Amino acid sequence: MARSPTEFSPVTLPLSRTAQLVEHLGTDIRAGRYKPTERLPTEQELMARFDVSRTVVREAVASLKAEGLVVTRQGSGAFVAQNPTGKPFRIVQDDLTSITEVLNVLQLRLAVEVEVAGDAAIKRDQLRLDDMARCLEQIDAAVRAGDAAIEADYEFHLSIARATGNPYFERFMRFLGTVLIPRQTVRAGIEDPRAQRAYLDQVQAEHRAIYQAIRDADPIAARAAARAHLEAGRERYRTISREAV
Amino acid sequence: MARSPTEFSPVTLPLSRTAQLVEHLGTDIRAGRYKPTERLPTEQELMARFDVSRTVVREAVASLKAEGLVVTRQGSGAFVAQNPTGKPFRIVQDDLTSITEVLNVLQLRLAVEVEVAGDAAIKRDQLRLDDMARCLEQIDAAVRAGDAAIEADYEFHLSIARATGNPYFERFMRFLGTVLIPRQTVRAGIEDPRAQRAYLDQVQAEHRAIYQAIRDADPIAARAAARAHLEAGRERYRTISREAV
DNA sequence: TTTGCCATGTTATCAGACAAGATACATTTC
DNA sequence: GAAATGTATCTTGTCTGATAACATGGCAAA
Repeated sequence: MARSPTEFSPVTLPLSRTAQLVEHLGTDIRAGRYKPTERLPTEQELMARFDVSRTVVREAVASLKAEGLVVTRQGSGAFVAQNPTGKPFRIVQDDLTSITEVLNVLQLRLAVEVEVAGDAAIKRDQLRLDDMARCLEQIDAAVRAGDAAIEADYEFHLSIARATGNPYFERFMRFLGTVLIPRQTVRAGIEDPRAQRAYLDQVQAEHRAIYQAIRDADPIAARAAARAHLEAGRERYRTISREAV
Repeated sequence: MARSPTEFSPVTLPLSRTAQLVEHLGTDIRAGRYKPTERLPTEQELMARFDVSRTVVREAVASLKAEGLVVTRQGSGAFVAQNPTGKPFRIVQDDLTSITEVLNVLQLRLAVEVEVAGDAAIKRDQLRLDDMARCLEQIDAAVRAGDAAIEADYEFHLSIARATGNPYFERFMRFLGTVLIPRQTVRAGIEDPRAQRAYLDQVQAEHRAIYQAIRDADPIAARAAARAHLEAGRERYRTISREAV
Protein backbone atom coordinates (compact mmCIF):
# COMPACT_ATOMS: atom_id res chain seq x y z
CA MET A 1 0.00 0.00 0.00
CA ALA A 2 1.42 3.35 -1.04
CA ARG A 3 2.19 5.94 1.52
CA SER A 4 1.40 9.59 1.16
CA PRO A 5 2.10 10.42 -2.48
CA THR A 6 3.62 13.78 -1.65
CA GLU A 7 6.04 12.27 0.78
CA PHE A 8 9.43 11.01 -0.27
CA SER A 9 10.96 8.82 2.36
CA PRO A 10 14.63 8.36 1.51
CA VAL A 11 15.34 5.10 3.27
CA THR A 12 13.03 4.23 6.09
CA LEU A 13 9.31 4.64 5.92
CA PRO A 14 8.07 4.80 9.48
CA LEU A 15 5.00 2.63 9.74
CA SER A 16 2.70 3.35 12.61
CA ARG A 17 2.47 0.71 15.29
CA THR A 18 -1.01 -0.10 14.11
CA ALA A 19 0.18 -0.55 10.53
CA GLN A 20 3.01 -2.78 11.71
CA LEU A 21 0.62 -4.97 13.64
CA VAL A 22 -1.74 -5.17 10.67
CA GLU A 23 1.18 -6.18 8.50
CA HIS A 24 2.37 -8.77 10.98
CA LEU A 25 -0.97 -10.40 11.65
CA GLY A 26 -2.03 -10.13 8.00
CA THR A 27 1.01 -12.03 6.76
CA ASP A 28 0.62 -14.59 9.50
CA ILE A 29 -2.93 -15.25 8.41
CA ARG A 30 -2.15 -15.29 4.70
CA ALA A 31 0.76 -17.62 5.31
CA GLY A 32 -1.59 -19.97 7.08
CA ARG A 33 0.14 -19.66 10.44
CA TYR A 34 -3.33 -18.97 11.72
CA LYS A 35 -5.76 -21.31 10.04
CA PRO A 36 -9.28 -20.38 8.91
CA THR A 37 -11.84 -20.27 11.75
CA GLU A 38 -8.97 -20.46 14.24
CA ARG A 39 -9.13 -18.00 17.10
CA LEU A 40 -6.57 -15.25 17.27
CA PRO A 41 -4.85 -14.40 20.56
CA THR A 42 -6.93 -12.21 22.82
CA GLU A 43 -6.42 -8.49 22.88
CA GLN A 44 -4.55 -8.77 26.14
CA GLU A 45 -2.20 -11.37 24.71
CA LEU A 46 -1.55 -9.28 21.61
CA MET A 47 -0.90 -6.23 23.79
CA ALA A 48 1.68 -8.17 25.76
CA ARG A 49 3.25 -9.92 22.77
CA PHE A 50 3.74 -6.79 20.67
CA ASP A 51 4.12 -4.37 23.56
CA VAL A 52 1.44 -2.00 22.34
CA SER A 53 -1.68 -0.52 23.83
CA ARG A 54 -5.15 -1.87 23.43
CA THR A 55 -5.97 1.00 21.06
CA VAL A 56 -3.37 -0.21 18.59
CA VAL A 57 -4.56 -3.80 18.85
CA ARG A 58 -8.16 -2.85 18.30
CA GLU A 59 -7.43 -0.60 15.33
CA ALA A 60 -5.31 -3.32 13.78
CA VAL A 61 -8.09 -5.86 14.19
CA ALA A 62 -10.54 -3.32 12.77
CA SER A 63 -8.34 -3.05 9.68
CA LEU A 64 -8.14 -6.81 9.30
CA LYS A 65 -11.90 -6.99 9.61
CA ALA A 66 -12.25 -4.43 6.85
CA GLU A 67 -9.94 -6.53 4.70
CA GLY A 68 -12.15 -9.52 5.35
CA LEU A 69 -9.34 -11.50 6.94
CA VAL A 70 -10.87 -11.80 10.40
CA VAL A 71 -14.26 -11.69 12.02
CA THR A 72 -14.91 -10.86 15.66
CA ARG A 73 -17.59 -12.08 18.00
CA GLN A 74 -18.23 -10.01 21.07
CA GLY A 75 -17.45 -11.93 24.19
CA SER A 76 -15.92 -14.78 22.25
CA GLY A 77 -12.87 -13.56 20.38
CA ALA A 78 -11.43 -12.73 16.97
CA PHE A 79 -11.30 -15.49 14.38
CA VAL A 80 -9.60 -15.96 11.03
CA ALA A 81 -12.15 -15.72 8.23
CA GLN A 82 -12.95 -18.84 6.30
CA ASN A 83 -11.47 -17.57 3.08
CA PRO A 84 -8.70 -15.10 3.80
CA THR A 85 -7.36 -14.94 0.25
CA GLY A 86 -10.36 -14.25 -1.97
CA LYS A 87 -9.44 -11.54 -4.46
CA PRO A 88 -12.50 -9.40 -5.00
CA PHE A 89 -13.85 -7.85 -8.17
CA ARG A 90 -13.35 -4.11 -8.07
CA ILE A 91 -14.56 -1.28 -10.21
CA VAL A 92 -12.61 1.85 -9.43
CA GLN A 93 -14.74 4.95 -9.44
CA ASP A 94 -12.02 7.12 -10.89
CA ASP A 95 -11.92 4.92 -13.95
CA LEU A 96 -15.48 5.94 -14.75
CA THR A 97 -14.60 9.44 -15.83
CA SER A 98 -15.21 8.83 -19.50
CA ILE A 99 -18.63 8.15 -20.97
CA THR A 100 -17.28 5.01 -22.58
CA GLU A 101 -16.27 3.50 -19.27
CA VAL A 102 -19.70 4.05 -17.77
CA LEU A 103 -21.30 2.55 -20.86
CA ASN A 104 -19.06 -0.49 -20.44
CA VAL A 105 -20.23 -1.00 -16.87
CA LEU A 106 -23.81 -0.46 -18.00
CA GLN A 107 -23.29 -3.24 -20.49
CA LEU A 108 -22.14 -5.53 -17.70
CA ARG A 109 -25.30 -4.62 -15.87
CA LEU A 110 -27.35 -5.31 -18.97
CA ALA A 111 -25.83 -8.75 -19.30
CA VAL A 112 -26.78 -9.71 -15.78
CA GLU A 113 -30.21 -8.12 -15.72
CA VAL A 114 -31.32 -9.67 -18.98
CA GLU A 115 -30.61 -13.10 -17.56
CA VAL A 116 -32.15 -12.09 -14.26
CA ALA A 117 -35.40 -11.12 -15.94
CA GLY A 118 -35.48 -14.38 -17.86
CA ASP A 119 -34.84 -16.47 -14.79
CA ALA A 120 -37.31 -14.47 -12.74
CA ALA A 121 -39.96 -15.33 -15.31
CA ILE A 122 -39.28 -18.99 -14.55
CA LYS A 123 -38.85 -18.88 -10.79
CA ARG A 124 -41.28 -16.12 -9.85
CA ASP A 125 -44.15 -16.72 -7.43
CA GLN A 126 -47.03 -14.53 -6.32
CA LEU A 127 -45.09 -13.11 -3.40
CA ARG A 128 -42.28 -11.83 -5.60
CA LEU A 129 -44.70 -10.52 -8.19
CA ASP A 130 -46.40 -8.52 -5.46
CA ASP A 131 -43.03 -7.07 -4.45
CA MET A 132 -42.35 -5.97 -8.00
CA ALA A 133 -45.80 -4.49 -8.40
CA ARG A 134 -45.34 -2.58 -5.16
CA CYS A 135 -42.07 -1.17 -6.43
CA LEU A 136 -43.73 -0.07 -9.64
CA GLU A 137 -46.40 1.74 -7.66
CA GLN A 138 -43.77 3.46 -5.58
CA ILE A 139 -42.09 4.68 -8.75
CA ASP A 140 -45.44 5.98 -9.97
CA ALA A 141 -45.99 7.79 -6.70
CA ALA A 142 -42.53 9.29 -6.77
CA VAL A 143 -42.95 10.47 -10.34
CA ARG A 144 -46.30 12.04 -9.49
CA ALA A 145 -44.55 13.84 -6.64
CA GLY A 146 -42.08 15.23 -9.13
CA ASP A 147 -39.26 13.03 -7.92
CA ALA A 148 -36.73 11.29 -10.14
CA ALA A 149 -37.52 8.01 -8.36
CA ILE A 150 -33.95 6.78 -8.57
CA GLU A 151 -34.21 4.78 -5.35
CA ALA A 152 -37.56 3.21 -6.20
CA ASP A 153 -36.27 2.37 -9.65
CA TYR A 154 -33.29 0.63 -8.10
CA GLU A 155 -35.54 -1.30 -5.76
CA PHE A 156 -37.68 -2.53 -8.64
CA HIS A 157 -34.67 -4.01 -10.36
CA LEU A 158 -33.54 -5.61 -7.12
CA SER A 159 -36.97 -7.11 -6.57
CA ILE A 160 -36.64 -8.92 -9.89
CA ALA A 161 -33.26 -10.26 -8.84
CA ARG A 162 -34.72 -11.56 -5.59
CA ALA A 163 -37.36 -13.44 -7.56
CA THR A 164 -34.69 -15.63 -9.13
CA GLY A 165 -33.73 -17.09 -5.78
CA ASN A 166 -30.08 -16.72 -6.76
CA PRO A 167 -28.58 -14.40 -4.13
CA TYR A 168 -25.54 -13.60 -6.26
CA PHE A 169 -27.73 -11.74 -8.71
CA GLU A 170 -28.98 -9.28 -6.12
CA ARG A 171 -25.54 -8.92 -4.58
CA PHE A 172 -23.95 -8.17 -7.91
CA MET A 173 -26.66 -5.69 -8.86
CA ARG A 174 -26.24 -3.94 -5.53
CA PHE A 175 -22.54 -3.82 -6.20
CA LEU A 176 -23.06 -2.26 -9.62
CA GLY A 177 -25.61 0.07 -8.06
CA THR A 178 -23.07 1.57 -5.72
CA VAL A 179 -20.84 2.19 -8.69
CA LEU A 180 -23.44 3.56 -11.05
CA ILE A 181 -25.90 5.46 -8.88
CA PRO A 182 -23.56 8.41 -8.35
CA ARG A 183 -23.43 8.73 -12.15
CA GLN A 184 -27.17 8.48 -12.51
CA THR A 185 -27.86 11.87 -11.02
CA VAL A 186 -27.85 13.25 -14.55
CA ARG A 187 -31.40 12.00 -14.61
CA ALA A 188 -32.27 14.64 -12.05
CA GLY A 189 -30.39 17.13 -14.17
CA ILE A 190 -33.05 17.39 -16.83
CA GLU A 191 -34.14 20.94 -16.47
CA ASP A 192 -37.51 20.95 -18.17
CA PRO A 193 -40.10 19.32 -15.85
CA ARG A 194 -42.23 18.18 -18.77
CA ALA A 195 -39.27 16.60 -20.49
CA GLN A 196 -38.38 14.82 -17.27
CA ARG A 197 -41.93 13.60 -16.88
CA ALA A 198 -41.98 12.24 -20.41
CA TYR A 199 -38.64 10.58 -19.77
CA LEU A 200 -39.88 8.92 -16.59
CA ASP A 201 -43.13 7.80 -18.21
CA GLN A 202 -41.16 6.10 -20.93
CA VAL A 203 -38.93 4.36 -18.39
CA GLN A 204 -41.94 3.21 -16.45
CA ALA A 205 -43.56 1.80 -19.57
CA GLU A 206 -40.44 -0.28 -20.11
CA HIS A 207 -40.58 -1.42 -16.50
CA ARG A 208 -44.15 -2.59 -16.94
CA ALA A 209 -43.23 -4.55 -20.04
CA ILE A 210 -40.62 -6.43 -18.02
CA TYR A 211 -43.04 -7.01 -15.17
CA GLN A 212 -45.77 -8.32 -17.43
CA ALA A 213 -43.46 -10.75 -19.17
CA ILE A 214 -42.30 -12.09 -15.82
CA ARG A 215 -45.87 -12.29 -14.61
CA ASP A 216 -46.78 -14.21 -17.76
CA ALA A 217 -43.93 -16.63 -17.04
CA ASP A 218 -42.43 -15.86 -20.44
CA PRO A 219 -38.64 -15.85 -20.06
CA ILE A 220 -37.92 -14.99 -23.69
CA ALA A 221 -40.21 -11.98 -23.60
CA ALA A 222 -38.79 -10.99 -20.22
CA ARG A 223 -35.24 -11.07 -21.54
CA ALA A 224 -36.29 -9.07 -24.58
CA ALA A 225 -38.04 -6.47 -22.46
CA ALA A 226 -35.11 -6.19 -20.07
CA ARG A 227 -32.73 -5.86 -23.00
CA ALA A 228 -34.87 -3.17 -24.55
CA HIS A 229 -35.05 -1.29 -21.26
CA LEU A 230 -31.35 -1.40 -20.54
CA GLU A 231 -30.23 -0.70 -24.08
CA ALA A 232 -32.55 2.29 -24.07
CA GLY A 233 -31.03 3.29 -20.75
CA ARG A 234 -27.54 3.15 -22.18
CA GLU A 235 -28.69 5.21 -25.14
CA ARG A 236 -30.27 7.78 -22.83
CA TYR A 237 -27.07 8.01 -20.83
CA ARG A 238 -25.10 8.43 -24.02
CA THR A 239 -27.18 11.32 -25.32
CA ILE A 240 -27.62 13.08 -21.99
CA SER A 241 -23.92 12.90 -21.24
CA ARG A 242 -23.14 14.24 -24.67
CA GLU A 243 -25.50 17.17 -24.17
CA ALA A 244 -24.02 17.84 -20.78
CA VAL A 245 -20.67 18.44 -22.45
CA MET B 1 -25.41 3.63 31.46
CA ALA B 2 -25.54 2.58 27.88
CA ARG B 3 -27.15 4.74 25.29
CA SER B 4 -30.18 2.86 24.12
CA PRO B 5 -29.66 1.58 20.61
CA THR B 6 -33.34 0.75 20.54
CA GLU B 7 -34.26 4.38 20.61
CA PHE B 8 -35.53 4.38 17.07
CA SER B 9 -36.33 0.75 16.44
CA PRO B 10 -37.89 -1.81 18.71
CA VAL B 11 -35.53 -4.48 17.42
CA THR B 12 -31.87 -3.95 18.15
CA LEU B 13 -29.90 -3.82 14.95
CA PRO B 14 -26.90 -6.11 15.06
CA LEU B 15 -24.54 -3.50 13.61
CA SER B 16 -21.93 -2.19 16.01
CA ARG B 17 -21.52 1.54 16.42
CA THR B 18 -18.21 1.30 14.62
CA ALA B 19 -19.80 -0.59 11.75
CA GLN B 20 -22.57 1.98 11.54
CA LEU B 21 -20.09 4.80 11.36
CA VAL B 22 -18.06 2.98 8.71
CA GLU B 23 -21.24 2.48 6.71
CA HIS B 24 -22.27 6.10 7.10
CA LEU B 25 -18.94 7.66 6.22
CA GLY B 26 -18.29 5.09 3.51
CA THR B 27 -21.54 5.83 1.70
CA ASP B 28 -20.97 9.55 2.13
CA ILE B 29 -17.61 9.22 0.47
CA ARG B 30 -18.83 6.90 -2.25
CA ALA B 31 -21.78 9.17 -2.94
CA GLY B 32 -19.36 12.02 -3.40
CA ARG B 33 -20.62 14.03 -0.46
CA TYR B 34 -16.98 14.14 0.54
CA LYS B 35 -14.84 14.71 -2.50
CA PRO B 36 -11.43 13.13 -3.13
CA THR B 37 -8.57 14.82 -1.24
CA GLU B 38 -11.17 16.68 0.83
CA ARG B 39 -10.60 16.63 4.55
CA LEU B 40 -13.01 14.74 6.72
CA PRO B 41 -14.34 16.26 9.96
CA THR B 42 -11.92 15.97 12.85
CA GLU B 43 -12.24 13.15 15.30
CA GLN B 44 -13.76 15.52 17.86
CA GLU B 45 -16.37 16.68 15.37
CA LEU B 46 -17.24 13.12 14.42
CA MET B 47 -17.50 12.20 18.09
CA ALA B 48 -19.93 15.04 18.66
CA ARG B 49 -21.88 14.55 15.46
CA PHE B 50 -22.48 10.82 15.91
CA ASP B 51 -22.42 10.82 19.72
CA VAL B 52 -19.78 8.11 19.97
CA SER B 53 -16.46 7.79 21.70
CA ARG B 54 -13.12 8.42 20.12
CA THR B 55 -12.46 4.69 20.09
CA VAL B 56 -15.37 4.16 17.72
CA VAL B 57 -14.32 7.02 15.51
CA ARG B 58 -10.75 5.82 15.31
CA GLU B 59 -11.70 2.21 14.56
CA ALA B 60 -14.11 3.39 11.88
CA VAL B 61 -11.41 5.50 10.27
CA ALA B 62 -9.02 2.53 10.52
CA SER B 63 -11.55 0.44 8.59
CA LEU B 64 -11.95 3.10 5.95
CA LYS B 65 -8.19 3.27 5.64
CA ALA B 66 -8.04 -0.49 5.14
CA GLU B 67 -10.69 -0.17 2.44
CA GLY B 68 -8.58 2.45 0.75
CA LEU B 69 -11.23 5.12 1.04
CA VAL B 70 -9.32 7.51 3.28
CA VAL B 71 -5.76 8.31 4.22
CA THR B 72 -4.70 10.00 7.44
CA ARG B 73 -1.82 12.32 8.18
CA GLN B 74 -0.81 12.74 11.77
CA GLY B 75 -1.36 16.25 12.95
CA SER B 76 -3.19 17.20 9.80
CA GLY B 77 -6.35 15.16 9.51
CA ALA B 78 -8.10 12.41 7.59
CA PHE B 79 -8.61 12.87 3.87
CA VAL B 80 -10.67 11.15 1.22
CA ALA B 81 -8.36 9.07 -0.94
CA GLN B 82 -7.61 10.28 -4.43
CA ASN B 83 -9.07 7.11 -5.85
CA PRO B 84 -11.75 6.14 -3.38
CA THR B 85 -12.36 2.54 -4.30
CA GLY B 86 -15.83 1.16 -4.15
CA LYS B 87 -16.87 -1.77 -2.06
CA PRO B 88 -15.71 -4.75 -4.07
CA PHE B 89 -17.77 -7.71 -5.18
CA ARG B 90 -16.69 -10.80 -3.31
CA ILE B 91 -17.50 -14.45 -3.70
CA VAL B 92 -16.33 -16.38 -0.70
CA GLN B 93 -14.89 -19.76 -1.63
CA ASP B 94 -16.23 -21.39 1.49
CA ASP B 95 -19.76 -20.48 0.49
CA LEU B 96 -19.42 -22.72 -2.54
CA THR B 97 -19.65 -25.95 -0.61
CA SER B 98 -23.08 -26.86 -1.83
CA ILE B 99 -23.86 -27.75 -5.43
CA THR B 100 -26.57 -25.14 -5.47
CA GLU B 101 -24.16 -22.35 -4.67
CA VAL B 102 -21.82 -23.35 -7.47
CA LEU B 103 -24.75 -23.53 -9.86
CA ASN B 104 -25.75 -20.03 -8.80
CA VAL B 105 -22.31 -18.68 -9.63
CA LEU B 106 -22.36 -20.59 -12.89
CA GLN B 107 -25.62 -18.83 -13.69
CA LEU B 108 -23.94 -15.50 -13.09
CA ARG B 109 -21.23 -16.59 -15.48
CA LEU B 110 -23.85 -17.64 -18.01
CA ALA B 111 -25.51 -14.25 -17.84
CA VAL B 112 -22.31 -12.45 -18.65
CA GLU B 113 -20.99 -14.82 -21.27
CA VAL B 114 -24.22 -14.90 -23.24
CA GLU B 115 -24.07 -11.15 -23.60
CA VAL B 116 -20.35 -11.32 -24.28
CA ALA B 117 -20.87 -13.71 -27.17
CA GLY B 118 -23.59 -11.51 -28.63
CA ASP B 119 -21.51 -8.37 -28.37
CA ALA B 120 -18.45 -10.13 -29.73
CA ALA B 121 -20.48 -11.04 -32.81
CA ILE B 122 -21.02 -7.32 -33.37
CA LYS B 123 -17.61 -5.95 -32.49
CA ARG B 124 -15.37 -8.77 -33.68
CA ASP B 125 -12.65 -8.18 -36.24
CA GLN B 126 -10.32 -10.55 -38.03
CA LEU B 127 -7.62 -10.21 -35.38
CA ARG B 128 -9.91 -11.35 -32.60
CA LEU B 129 -11.38 -14.12 -34.70
CA ASP B 130 -7.88 -15.43 -35.25
CA ASP B 131 -7.29 -15.40 -31.49
CA MET B 132 -10.41 -17.44 -30.90
CA ALA B 133 -9.55 -19.90 -33.64
CA ARG B 134 -6.08 -20.33 -32.18
CA CYS B 135 -7.59 -21.10 -28.79
CA LEU B 136 -9.86 -23.69 -30.33
CA GLU B 137 -6.88 -25.37 -31.96
CA GLN B 138 -5.06 -25.42 -28.65
CA ILE B 139 -8.01 -27.13 -27.05
CA ASP B 140 -8.00 -29.70 -29.84
CA ALA B 141 -4.31 -30.30 -29.33
CA ALA B 142 -4.73 -30.67 -25.60
CA VAL B 143 -7.58 -33.12 -26.01
CA ARG B 144 -5.56 -35.20 -28.46
CA ALA B 145 -2.81 -35.27 -25.85
CA GLY B 146 -5.29 -36.69 -23.39
CA ASP B 147 -5.46 -33.49 -21.38
CA ALA B 148 -8.63 -32.01 -19.92
CA ALA B 149 -7.74 -28.67 -21.55
CA ILE B 150 -9.11 -26.62 -18.71
CA GLU B 151 -6.66 -23.79 -19.26
CA ALA B 152 -7.13 -23.64 -23.02
CA ASP B 153 -10.88 -23.74 -22.54
CA TYR B 154 -10.62 -20.79 -20.17
CA GLU B 155 -8.52 -18.87 -22.67
CA PHE B 156 -11.06 -19.42 -25.43
CA HIS B 157 -13.78 -17.86 -23.36
CA LEU B 158 -11.53 -14.95 -22.47
CA SER B 159 -10.66 -14.40 -26.12
CA ILE B 160 -14.34 -13.88 -26.83
CA ALA B 161 -14.55 -11.35 -24.02
CA ARG B 162 -11.59 -9.46 -25.45
CA ALA B 163 -13.36 -9.24 -28.80
CA THR B 164 -16.08 -7.08 -27.27
CA GLY B 165 -13.64 -4.32 -26.47
CA ASN B 166 -15.25 -3.97 -23.05
CA PRO B 167 -12.48 -4.68 -20.56
CA TYR B 168 -14.90 -5.25 -17.70
CA PHE B 169 -16.12 -8.42 -19.36
CA GLU B 170 -12.72 -10.04 -19.35
CA ARG B 171 -11.97 -8.82 -15.85
CA PHE B 172 -15.20 -10.22 -14.49
CA MET B 173 -14.73 -13.54 -16.27
CA ARG B 174 -11.22 -13.80 -14.88
CA PHE B 175 -12.64 -13.09 -11.45
CA LEU B 176 -15.25 -15.82 -11.80
CA GLY B 177 -12.56 -18.09 -13.16
CA THR B 178 -10.51 -17.88 -10.01
CA VAL B 179 -13.60 -18.83 -8.08
CA LEU B 180 -14.85 -21.62 -10.32
CA ILE B 181 -11.73 -23.28 -11.70
CA PRO B 182 -10.93 -25.05 -8.42
CA ARG B 183 -14.40 -26.62 -8.67
CA GLN B 184 -13.96 -27.60 -12.27
CA THR B 185 -11.45 -30.33 -11.56
CA VAL B 186 -14.34 -32.75 -11.55
CA ARG B 187 -13.86 -32.68 -15.28
CA ALA B 188 -10.53 -34.38 -14.82
CA GLY B 189 -12.19 -36.80 -12.48
CA ILE B 190 -13.90 -38.75 -15.20
CA GLU B 191 -12.24 -42.09 -14.95
CA ASP B 192 -13.05 -43.66 -18.30
CA PRO B 193 -10.79 -42.10 -20.97
CA ARG B 194 -13.31 -42.73 -23.72
CA ALA B 195 -16.06 -41.07 -21.71
CA GLN B 196 -13.80 -38.10 -21.11
CA ARG B 197 -12.97 -37.91 -24.80
CA ALA B 198 -16.65 -37.95 -25.71
CA TYR B 199 -17.30 -35.29 -23.13
CA LEU B 200 -14.56 -33.04 -24.46
CA ASP B 201 -15.63 -33.55 -28.08
CA GLN B 202 -19.11 -32.44 -27.16
CA VAL B 203 -17.79 -29.35 -25.39
CA GLN B 204 -15.62 -28.51 -28.34
CA ALA B 205 -18.56 -28.81 -30.71
CA GLU B 206 -20.39 -26.25 -28.61
CA HIS B 207 -17.36 -24.00 -28.70
CA ARG B 208 -17.26 -24.14 -32.48
CA ALA B 209 -20.94 -23.23 -32.67
CA ILE B 210 -20.22 -20.09 -30.66
CA TYR B 211 -17.18 -19.28 -32.77
CA GLN B 212 -19.03 -19.68 -36.04
CA ALA B 213 -21.91 -17.46 -34.95
CA ILE B 214 -19.46 -14.76 -33.94
CA ARG B 215 -17.56 -15.19 -37.18
CA ASP B 216 -20.85 -14.85 -39.07
CA ALA B 217 -21.57 -11.63 -37.17
CA ASP B 218 -24.83 -13.08 -35.91
CA PRO B 219 -25.35 -11.88 -32.33
CA ILE B 220 -28.60 -13.72 -31.83
CA ALA B 221 -27.12 -17.03 -32.88
CA ALA B 222 -24.02 -16.30 -30.81
CA ARG B 223 -26.08 -15.68 -27.70
CA ALA B 224 -28.09 -18.83 -28.34
CA ALA B 225 -24.94 -20.89 -28.81
CA ALA B 226 -23.33 -19.46 -25.70
CA ARG B 227 -26.49 -20.11 -23.72
CA ALA B 228 -26.66 -23.67 -24.96
CA HIS B 229 -23.01 -24.24 -24.07
CA LEU B 230 -23.23 -22.82 -20.58
CA GLU B 231 -26.57 -24.36 -19.73
CA ALA B 232 -25.16 -27.69 -20.84
CA GLY B 233 -22.14 -26.96 -18.65
CA ARG B 234 -24.34 -26.33 -15.65
CA GLU B 235 -26.20 -29.53 -16.37
CA ARG B 236 -22.95 -31.48 -16.65
CA TYR B 237 -21.78 -30.05 -13.34
CA ARG B 238 -25.07 -30.97 -11.75
CA THR B 239 -24.98 -34.59 -12.86
CA ILE B 240 -21.27 -35.13 -12.23
CA SER B 241 -21.52 -33.66 -8.75
CA ARG B 242 -24.48 -35.82 -8.02
CA GLU B 243 -22.62 -38.94 -9.12
CA ALA B 244 -19.65 -37.90 -7.03
CA VAL B 245 -21.85 -38.08 -3.95
C1' DT C 1 -30.49 -35.88 32.67
C1' DT C 2 -32.04 -31.45 32.06
C1' DT C 3 -32.70 -26.77 33.18
C1' DG C 4 -31.44 -22.45 34.82
C1' DC C 5 -28.26 -19.46 37.21
C1' DC C 6 -23.84 -17.46 37.70
C1' DA C 7 -18.75 -16.63 37.66
C1' DT C 8 -15.41 -15.65 34.45
C1' DG C 9 -13.31 -14.32 30.24
C1' DT C 10 -13.68 -11.59 26.00
C1' DT C 11 -14.95 -7.99 22.95
C1' DA C 12 -17.39 -3.28 22.53
C1' DT C 13 -17.55 1.20 24.12
C1' DC C 14 -16.58 5.16 26.95
C1' DA C 15 -13.51 8.70 29.14
C1' DG C 16 -9.30 11.24 29.88
C1' DA C 17 -4.55 12.03 29.15
C1' DC C 18 0.03 12.83 26.86
C1' DA C 19 3.13 12.49 22.67
C1' DA C 20 4.16 13.64 17.91
C1' DG C 21 3.40 15.85 13.76
C1' DA C 22 1.20 19.83 11.11
C1' DT C 23 -0.32 24.48 10.43
C1' DA C 24 -1.01 29.35 10.86
C1' DC C 25 0.56 33.39 12.67
C1' DA C 26 3.50 36.46 15.09
C1' DT C 27 8.30 37.55 15.75
C1' DT C 28 12.85 38.12 14.54
C1' DT C 29 16.49 38.93 11.38
C1' DC C 30 18.49 40.48 7.20
C1' DG D 1 9.77 44.44 2.86
C1' DA D 2 10.98 39.53 2.65
C1' DA D 3 12.65 35.49 4.47
C1' DA D 4 13.70 32.71 8.33
C1' DT D 5 12.30 31.34 12.87
C1' DG D 6 9.79 30.49 16.90
C1' DT D 7 5.46 29.42 19.03
C1' DA D 8 0.62 28.62 20.06
C1' DT D 9 -2.70 25.58 18.69
C1' DC D 10 -4.94 22.04 16.30
C1' DT D 11 -5.03 17.15 14.89
C1' DT D 12 -3.81 12.45 14.79
C1' DG D 13 -1.18 8.57 17.29
C1' DT D 14 -0.79 6.10 21.46
C1' DC D 15 -1.44 4.89 26.29
C1' DT D 16 -4.25 3.84 30.45
C1' DG D 17 -8.19 2.54 33.14
C1' DA D 18 -12.96 1.67 33.53
C1' DT D 19 -17.87 -0.07 32.38
C1' DA D 20 -21.30 -2.62 29.38
C1' DA D 21 -22.64 -6.44 26.45
C1' DC D 22 -21.98 -10.95 25.11
C1' DA D 23 -20.19 -15.99 25.30
C1' DT D 24 -18.98 -19.97 27.63
C1' DG D 25 -18.48 -23.48 30.90
C1' DG D 26 -19.42 -25.17 35.44
C1' DC D 27 -22.46 -25.90 39.18
C1' DA D 28 -26.68 -26.37 41.59
C1' DA D 29 -31.46 -27.40 41.55
C1' DA D 30 -35.41 -29.74 39.67
